Formats: sequence, C-alpha cells, structure tokens
Amino acid sequence: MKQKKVSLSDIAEKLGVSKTLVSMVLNGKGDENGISKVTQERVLKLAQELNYKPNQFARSLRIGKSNTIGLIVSDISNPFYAKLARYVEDYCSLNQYNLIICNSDENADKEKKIIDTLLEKQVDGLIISSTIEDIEHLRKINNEQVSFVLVDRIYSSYPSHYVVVDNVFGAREATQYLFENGHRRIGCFTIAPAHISTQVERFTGYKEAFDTSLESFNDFYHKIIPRENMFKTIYNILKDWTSNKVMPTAIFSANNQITLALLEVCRELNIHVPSKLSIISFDDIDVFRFSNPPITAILQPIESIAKYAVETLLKIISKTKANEEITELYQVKLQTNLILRESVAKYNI
Amino acid sequence: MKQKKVSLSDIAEKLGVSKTLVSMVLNGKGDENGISKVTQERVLKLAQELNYKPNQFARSLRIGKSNTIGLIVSDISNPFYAKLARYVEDYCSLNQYNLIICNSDENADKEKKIIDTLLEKQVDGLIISSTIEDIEHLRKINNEQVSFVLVDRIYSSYPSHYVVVDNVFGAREATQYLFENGHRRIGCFTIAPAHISTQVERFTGYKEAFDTSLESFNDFYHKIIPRENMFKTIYNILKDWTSNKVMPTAIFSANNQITLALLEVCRELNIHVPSKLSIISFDDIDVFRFSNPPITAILQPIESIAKYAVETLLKIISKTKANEEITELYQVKLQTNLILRESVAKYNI
DNA sequence: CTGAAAGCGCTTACAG
DNA sequence: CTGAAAGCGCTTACAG
Repeated sequence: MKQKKVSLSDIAEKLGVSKTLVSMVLNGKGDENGISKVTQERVLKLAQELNYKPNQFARSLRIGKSNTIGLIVSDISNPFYAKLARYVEDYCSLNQYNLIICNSDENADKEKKIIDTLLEKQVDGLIISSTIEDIEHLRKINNEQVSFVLVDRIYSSYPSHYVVVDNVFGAREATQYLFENGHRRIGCFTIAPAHISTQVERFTGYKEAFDTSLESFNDFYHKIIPRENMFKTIYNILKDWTSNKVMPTAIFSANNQITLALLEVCRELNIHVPSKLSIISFDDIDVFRFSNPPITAILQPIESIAKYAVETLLKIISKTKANEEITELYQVKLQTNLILRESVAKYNI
Repeated sequence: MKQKKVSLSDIAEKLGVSKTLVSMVLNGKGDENGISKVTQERVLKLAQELNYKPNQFARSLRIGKSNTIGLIVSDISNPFYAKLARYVEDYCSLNQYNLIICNSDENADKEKKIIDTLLEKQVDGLIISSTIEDIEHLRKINNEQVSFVLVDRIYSSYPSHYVVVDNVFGAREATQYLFENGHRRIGCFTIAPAHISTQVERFTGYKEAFDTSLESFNDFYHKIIPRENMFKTIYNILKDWTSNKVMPTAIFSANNQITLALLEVCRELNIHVPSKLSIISFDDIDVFRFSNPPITAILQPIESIAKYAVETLLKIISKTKANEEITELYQVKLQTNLILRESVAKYNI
C-alpha cells in the first residue's frame, strides 16, 4: 500500500509553524524574510526526513507557470528528430525546464490535437517542427496563450520566431558538387507532403545549382515520394527511367528516409552505387557512415538547432511573463556542412 | 499580447449558470445529472466559441491524478530507445495518457534526480530502464507514491513488475549459430557498467552456448567495453589479440553501440568482415541492414515491449487507485529473433 | 434541474 | 521574525 504523500501543512503542523514559513524556507527565501537560522534548520531537516516533494501542480496553478515546454516533431524514432529531441531535452533540463515530446506523424489534425492537449497541460511554450499547412491555425495559437518557436520547418508567408538550417544553400552546394564531378542528368527526390518548407527549399537549392552551373533546368527529374510505399514508388521510378534509357547518373535525395529506401532499391535492382548511380543525401545519420558505400551527406548542426530553439523560446517566455512587448522576431538560420564520402563517382565528361 | 485564458467561471458567468453545471456538461456528465438539453447546448457552444481549454493542473490537483507517466531511458537518441519511446508514446496516447521522457545518461544520480522531479510532477506511474545499481533506492520508490514497471533491464534480486526480453536465449542462440558455422574462438563484448542485467544475461547466454556445444569455456575472450572511448578500447583489444596471434574468428557483441565501434575499428585495421572476422550483434538497428556487410543481428520485439509495459503499468495504476491489493507480480519475458544476414562466414573446420 | 461551498496544495501580499 | 487569509481553476458531495 502506498503511503500518503506529505504536504506543506504536514510539515507545518508537526513543527507548530505556519505553511507560509515552511514554504518560504523551502524556496530559499528564509533569509530574505528573516526566518531564524534555527527554524530554517528544523524545517529543512524534517522535509528531508519526510522525503517531502512539493506538488508541482499546486505550485504551477498558483504561480501560473509550469516550467514545462512541449516539443512536437513528426516522429521521434526518425534519427534526426531523436537527436534533436535529445539535445532539446538537455538544454531544457539545463534551464530547469521539463520537456514533453509528441509525435504528429505528419498529420495536421493530430498536430492540432497535440497542441490543444499541451495547452491544457499549461506548457509555457512550444517548439514545433510543424506539419500543418493551414497558417490560420498557427495564427490562432499565436493569439492564444503560448509562445512558440518553429524549428526545422517554417512558413515563408507567416512571420514567426524560428531556428532553421539554410536548406537552399545545403542543397545547392550538394548539387553543385555533383556537377563538379561531371554529372549532368541529376535527379531530385523530395518527400511528401510537398508543402513542407524543408522540401521546398531543398528543391530550390537543387534548381539553383543548375543556374550557377549554366545548365538548363526542367523538372523531369524531380519526384515527390509519398511516405507510404517509398520503396515501391522509387522502384517504379528507377525501372521507368532505365527502360526509357533516361536514367540519371546522380540523385540528390532531400530526406534521409528516402535515401534509405533508394539504397534498398538500388540493391534490389543491382544498380551499383556509385559506379552506376551517384547519391548524395540530406541529413547525416549513422547509417550513412556505415553503409555500402558510405553516403556523401549534408550534415545539419542538430545540437545548435536545439540550443538556439530552447534559448530563444525561454527568452520569449520570460519577456511575455514580464509583460514586455516582443517587438523583434528571433530568426536563426544555421549553416550545413557537406560530408564527403564515397557515394559520388566522377562521371566521365 | 497574449489574451487571458478562459476559465470555467468565465463561461458560467456569461451564461448566468454555476461552475458546477458547466463542469458537469463539459465532462459529459450533463445527462446523468439531468441538465436540460438546451442548457447543455448553450454551454458547449460557448466553450467552443471561447476556445475553452480546461486547466489540467487544477483538474489533476483536485482529482489527484495526472494522467501522465514518465519514461526513463539512458539515451533517447540511441535508436533502440528512440523506437521504444515512440511506441510507448503511441500506447500512452491510445489510453489518453501523456508521456514525459527523460535521459539518465547511465548515471545513477541523474536517474534519482529525474525520479524525484517526475514525482513532483505527480506522474501516475513510471516506466524505467534503470541504471541504478543500488536496489535500496528502488525499494524506496516502491514504498513511495508511484507504481512503476521496469523495462529492458531488471534486478534479479529485487522482485518487481517488468517487461523484458529473453536475453540469455537470444545470446545463446546467436553464439550457437557461430558454433554451427565452425567458429570455436568466439569473443564477447559487453558494455559497461557491468552490472546492467542485459549485459549480464547476454554474457550468460554466450557462456551457455559453450556448454551446449560441449566446448570448454574460459572468459579470456570476454571484454567489458567502457562507454567513453569505445573505439580506442576495441582498437587496442584487437591489436593486442592480433599481435599475440589469438585473434578470435568471431565476436558476439552484446550492444549495438559497441558493434558500431567494432565495425569502425575493423575498417581502420583492415580486418575484413566476415572473411577475417565474423560479427553478430544484439539489437537490430537500421545501420545493420545497410552496412557493409549487413550485420546478422538479434531483433528485439520493441513494439511488444512498449505495449506490455504501458498496459501493465496502467493496470497497476488503476488497481492502486481503486485501493485494490496488488498481489501478483506482472513479469513478461519476450522472445528475440535472430536475423540472418552476411556478417557471419563459415570457418573452415 | 441547478447552485453554494469546500478543498486539492501551493504562494504571496498583508498585517502585526 | 511569524501567521491568517485569499486565491490559482477545477470537481464533487450535498442541499434544495
């Protein structure tokens, strides 16, 4: 049988003092309120003995602050988000904040529900890698109670605080690298849903590389891969390209999950990487270091993303609590790094 | 500027009814309390309009239940725990529970602090992959307020609810597979700290395989790898074995992180896998499907672990709340599956 | 059918 | 130096 939890009044009663006093002492405000050392000692000692743990609900209810923030990502088991979540957690606990992590599964309705639940839980703020297309909803959140900062994905048409990576730059650099290695027929795979900013921007970067390389561009080689049946979809695309003798010599993959599926398809179809097909991928996950061949990839500074996101959010939260007007928008854009490995071959020019 | 949150009394006031009534209607208890349909409609409508969100702190404080559970793992960015967390999250939300995930970093003190924080947050229960060696602390938790179930790791000397995998079986089957392929000099790498039950059990399974194969066993080939400097440690071990001409022909690795480091070392030392060294690993992570060569691995049924853990915990919680005596211990042990790939070669007998 | 009141466990002005 | 009282936003016996 569980024992009853001990509360402030339990301590106060046993000591014959008031709850006020106990509360002050336990919150380190004993000195500033001139509570005698002796009394403080007694309180501390008994709290220790009884293994007293303040009820955070009561506390939060009273002071109107939960010291909790929520993180919403599409899928925590995706290595990119797993790492991101880990670092966000780290920076939260560094600042005495708790974190609640939620998965939206790339489903806008689910994300909206999650936001509602999180608001009911009175989180002080939100870090969101949003999948919602409808900007109105974000506006609604903003008008409501919480501060939030967007990570990873943003809405170009809606100004907000955000911490992202320069996807255009990263994608362009990668595609240019393919050009430098002699490739001209370069495919681009992005992942559905197509409106997600990362995918839009990476496609833009890919496209821009054609301009800087003075190559004419058409989007024949751009394919949007649905999340379900990635393997099958890619399989059919490659089959189609080969049989029509228009197989590209290189593919820029804008998402790590797509790259994994692409690698499997290549294995299945006996398309050797990189001699028959060069591959370059966004995100640098563990698999790419160990795969055959190791994959040339665009590394995102995940820890920095997490750090800036948490710091920005906490800054906004404290300003809001202090009733300060927030005039500026905190917008951080970080650089990517191209990690050269062995999945890109020179194409004979 | 954020608008003030709307509360029950706001609604009650505007409608000229009591908070009681509003609360009842919003909790779906309108009918059973015989609130007229019309009134119910009005309440529901206004709540909707005002975008009312019940304050869960107040609610939880009042009813003494948070509908939140905590999950403690060593590192959420380890793919095994990332997947586990994902599934636990799924089963939680399926049951209207929220989840708080924390990382202990294999640090017992940190884990204890996390447990305290979680208790202050009034979680209804805990799912723990514990790194604490000192059983007394667990006993303390048990005597306190929360129900908990252990996952992944257990304490053989301390009876508790748990959901684990049959590590002995998995390790034995894997090692036997090496024997069947002609190997006799078989190494075993476990990860520190050595007291963790998974590592102990996997070593036991490895050892048992020698018995069933009628081979004499000595622990010369068993090495405990510290978490820091895995690469360097393994590097030195392999160097040492080769120069002393006692290099094993196969290694059973009891942890996926070790396997990754081992793979890197082999690459560095030009030890070809599997022709020079066969490798078999616990945990089946993405990398193993794509690595060169693909790694033969022991698959844990992560989703089932999560499912049973959540279900068990919720069962215990509801019994406790109902003041029922919990007489039996819920202990689930699940089977592993050996996934055959290409990292084990036949050793000429 | 509906409401007044108590209470969950805290913190914080205010008073002495 | 210390305490009584109010109040955060809910739910729930209880009364009518």
